[in-house]
Amino acid sequence: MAEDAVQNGRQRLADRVRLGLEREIVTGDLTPGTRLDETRLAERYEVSRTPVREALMQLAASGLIEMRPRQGALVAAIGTFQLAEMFEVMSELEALCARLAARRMTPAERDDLAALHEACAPYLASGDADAYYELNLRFHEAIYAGSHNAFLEQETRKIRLRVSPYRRMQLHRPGRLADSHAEHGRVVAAILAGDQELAGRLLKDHVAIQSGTFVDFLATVGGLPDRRPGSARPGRAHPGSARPDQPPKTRHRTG
Amino acid sequence: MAEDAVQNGRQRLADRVRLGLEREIVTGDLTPGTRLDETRLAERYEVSRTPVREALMQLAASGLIEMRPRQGALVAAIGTFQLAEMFEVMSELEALCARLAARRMTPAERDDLAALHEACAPYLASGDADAYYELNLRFHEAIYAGSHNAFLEQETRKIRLRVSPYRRMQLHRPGRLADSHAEHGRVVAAILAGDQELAGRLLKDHVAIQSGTFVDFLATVGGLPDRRPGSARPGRAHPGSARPDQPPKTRHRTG
DNA sequence: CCAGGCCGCCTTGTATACAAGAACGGCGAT
DNA sequence: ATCGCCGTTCTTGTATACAAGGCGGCCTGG
Repeated sequence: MAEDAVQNGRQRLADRVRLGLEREIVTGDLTPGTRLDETRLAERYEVSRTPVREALMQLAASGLIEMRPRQGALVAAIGTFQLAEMFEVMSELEALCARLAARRMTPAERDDLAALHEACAPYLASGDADAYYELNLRFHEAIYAGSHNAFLEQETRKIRLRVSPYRRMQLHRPGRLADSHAEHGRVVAAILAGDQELAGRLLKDHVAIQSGTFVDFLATVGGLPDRRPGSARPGRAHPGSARPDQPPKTRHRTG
Repeated sequence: MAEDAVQNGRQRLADRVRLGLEREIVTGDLTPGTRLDETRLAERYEVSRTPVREALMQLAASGLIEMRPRQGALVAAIGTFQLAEMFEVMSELEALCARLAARRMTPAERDDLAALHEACAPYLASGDADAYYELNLRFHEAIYAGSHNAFLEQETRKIRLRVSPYRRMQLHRPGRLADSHAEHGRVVAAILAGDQELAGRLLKDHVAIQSGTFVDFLATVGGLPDRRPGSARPGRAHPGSARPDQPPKTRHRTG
């Protein structure tokens, strides 16, 4: 996915390190919880610690890693509750994208979206989850772009990037691919028809379903520690219970 | 000059610089477009360039400043279209907060919210816009917290922080304070009544109205350049038109 | 007089050296 | 033998030195 940045030898070292780490985290080469030692990273990327630190801070800002003062950086390990929280927001943002796309997409964009959806079908049949994953990503991004709101597009992408390390695990559940594709189909139809509300609702449910299967999966696998993000921000999170009292209301399929 | 952060000798220098700059930007001491020279900032804060660079990068990640490679950092100047885009997202996130708050707030939180709302009244009468601004902020944050979704709360706050340099300008419009307070009142009522949809819709409109007056204001004042954020992210934004074809659909007051 | 190119300064980007806090292991005391 | 204290060592945080690129001014040519 990053071959688009290859040709550019003129980029800052810090960016090269950041992109490299980002890729390693998203693809799962670096699993959540892994400690990131500045010196070793510097050796690995053949640069000094300065650009490494720069990259780490940017990744921390994007939420992919977590930096504890005087204790170094870890690949962010997101707890199940926090993941549920993120999906709650993401489903809403994606729904907004869909609503806006339904009313703002150009005819060309609508054609592209439909084409993208249909291009998924072969991999569905062959059960090639990784290839489907790739196209699925492009499908969702096409909807983001279709919102014609660059800020929204960026924010939504950031959140998707942030949960992607976990997303990967979940794709291989039997039957999920077909369901996902069918859900996409309904979303496409609604967008093409210009039905904002329907498109929004369908996409929201689509994301929420993934959330449900996710949380199920993580919980059964043994779950992740449910620590609060509590990053550098001094602005206190509210004191009391931070969990959603009603996790995704969409009924999700059981494992 | 930074006497507010003196007492705490135990925090990292970079954090001190970041907080200081954040404050200066949000309060308007540093206006959008101002160039931020690393060396001078280092002198001003009496630290070396290293923590300054760290702070700048974090601010860039949060969107408050913009870093152009090899050309230094500027306080982010947000164009009118981009601002409209941000409000489009913000209104949706705040609406989500309100919906969730309506169904998740504890009785104590509901009481606090109502109290906060009523505490605004005196400043309304006296026309003290700055004091009202402060309480207004706390009012909105109470709703964020009431969503019981820490991630949502954080994201919404980040966006609010990011637009706050512009927000300040808009408060002094005559009559706006009273309107704002009345809108808050309806939101509180809906939340206390547990009416999710109504609370969401009301808060969304409330934010959208501000968006409208904002964009009007900026446009008349002479407008800001409409440059694309185009930050460090290499992931290309979609190629074509990025502007909302229908700026906030809520009809906003003229003047 | 104006335009274009060249040169030098100033800024950012990177590397390295130094200081200070935290984890870990060893040693002693109970 | 186990627990706690202390020192070592490794890591991060900060400062400074060095390199490279952009911008502005100046000079020269038309």
